[in-house]
Amino acid sequence: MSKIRVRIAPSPSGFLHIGTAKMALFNWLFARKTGGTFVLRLEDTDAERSDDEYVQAMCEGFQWLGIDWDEGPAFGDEPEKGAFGPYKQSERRDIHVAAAQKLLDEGKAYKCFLTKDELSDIRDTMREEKASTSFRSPWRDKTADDVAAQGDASYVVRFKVPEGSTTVHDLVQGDVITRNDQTEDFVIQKPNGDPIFHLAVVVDDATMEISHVVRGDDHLTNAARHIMLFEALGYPVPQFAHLPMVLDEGGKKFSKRLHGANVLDWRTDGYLPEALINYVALLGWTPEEENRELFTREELIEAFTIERWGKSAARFDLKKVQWLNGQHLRMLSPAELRDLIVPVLNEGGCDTSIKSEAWLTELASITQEKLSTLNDIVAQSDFFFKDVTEYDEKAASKHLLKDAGGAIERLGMVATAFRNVADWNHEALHEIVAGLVESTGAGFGRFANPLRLALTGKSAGPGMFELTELLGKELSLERIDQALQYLKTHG
RNA sequence: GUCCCCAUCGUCUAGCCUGGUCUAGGACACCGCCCUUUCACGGCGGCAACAGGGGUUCAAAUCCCCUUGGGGAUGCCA
Repeated sequence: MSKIRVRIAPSPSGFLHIGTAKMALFNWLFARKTGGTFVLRLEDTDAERSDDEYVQAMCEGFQWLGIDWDEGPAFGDEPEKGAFGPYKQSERRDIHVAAAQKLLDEGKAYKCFLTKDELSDIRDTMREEKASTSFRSPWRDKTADDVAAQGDASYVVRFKVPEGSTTVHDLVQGDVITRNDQTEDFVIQKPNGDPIFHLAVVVDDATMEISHVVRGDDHLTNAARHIMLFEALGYPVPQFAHLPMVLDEGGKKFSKRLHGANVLDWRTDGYLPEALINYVALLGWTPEEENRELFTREELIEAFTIERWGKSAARFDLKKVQWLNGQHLRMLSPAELRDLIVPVLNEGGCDTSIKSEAWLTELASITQEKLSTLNDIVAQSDFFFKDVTEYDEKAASKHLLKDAGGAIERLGMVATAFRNVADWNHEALHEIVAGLVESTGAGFGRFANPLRLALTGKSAGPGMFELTELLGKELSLERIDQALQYLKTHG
């Protein structure tokens, strides 16, 4: 087999859909693994639905995921690249028209003058009669004179489906055989001369020398038509692989309207592209190495094998992506994590400009294992940036108000001890509280819980003393005082 | 209607091709315990599946057929 060339051919009619992303990912991984070429081609022949904005949005999705293309159309500042252009289907119209003409000239296609009404009448009748074969136009066998007699009446060009049967040798689905009389004489060219999808894909895949057509299994039945077209046009037939589509959590087709259908939704929700890619790869591919699920982008490329592609549709499971995202978050260095959480914090109303880089790195370090998504950072650390204005109600009644006297006493002891500490670090602070626990005989929680509430207003968060250290002496003491005041007025 | 594809724990899956090693393995979720100042992380344990029915065979999750369920195609959309 010659060089592997694969492609993703989305129609830019919206954002980058999660299903399209899966197909792109599998093509991309396959290309990267084998040293092949990954081509991006925009199938924008349906002019009414295409829009330049969509092209932009779609490419942004690919970029975020880190799926880069070796050949493809111009995008943003990047010029078109590759020797098989143009990469926008709309700019390849002449090639498609020539192919249609060739089929017409060779008698492998014909002009059909049926009106839409006539057509739907024929279809209705066929369905009523439970016909077991597909539609053949009466124009299939008309003479040149009959055609000429139509003058300049409007017509479409239909492919003359040959006798026999067609076998799709599918890398995923196996051999799929269909009788040709099940395939209707499909239209390949509209009355205005525009090519129909089937013609365009085949011509483009052939002229771009695509070796493996890897796409969604909604195209499995179309593959038979495409093979007939490849053969009629005298092109070599590429390898096919039809991958199952991505279903939503209810097991239905992933609707465009659903949150998460847009790949970039995951970015706004605080997910790492590595995690999303890792998860999507697992939706239809199993690693050789058993019981392994966590992969970086590079490891994915390394481990990816076409032999392990699955053939049944998979549902998207939010809980599992979340878990995987947490795992990927934990693989980051504190500095890497810091750079990712800073913009999230700023957006969440926490002004990071008042903190040093070292401080922010430390914050990343102590919150790292608490995060499931980047967005969690705000709830985990907003008290570092904002005043504590209220206490978590449930926790406050349990740890503060239930025994206000005791809480006042213990917080007071902590405050006094903290005030005198020379070296403000979490080890020293921990020792101080441990000492108080020992001397008073009260449980650790009797000190720690009120303290956490005083400092953060919340019942959960980063490690107690790590956060105290990071909060700083002055602020910590201030907040303990504030809690004391609160206890005196509410207790 | 016709044609095509799919079918193992709630979910993603291993095993199926090359029947016996499967009292069906892993992961997420869930439950319990441990660790622990909290939450989380981590560790340990538990719950939980071969869609149903016929065959073939000494033996079937694995092979064949039917049924059921899900998905797709059947467009002058892609």
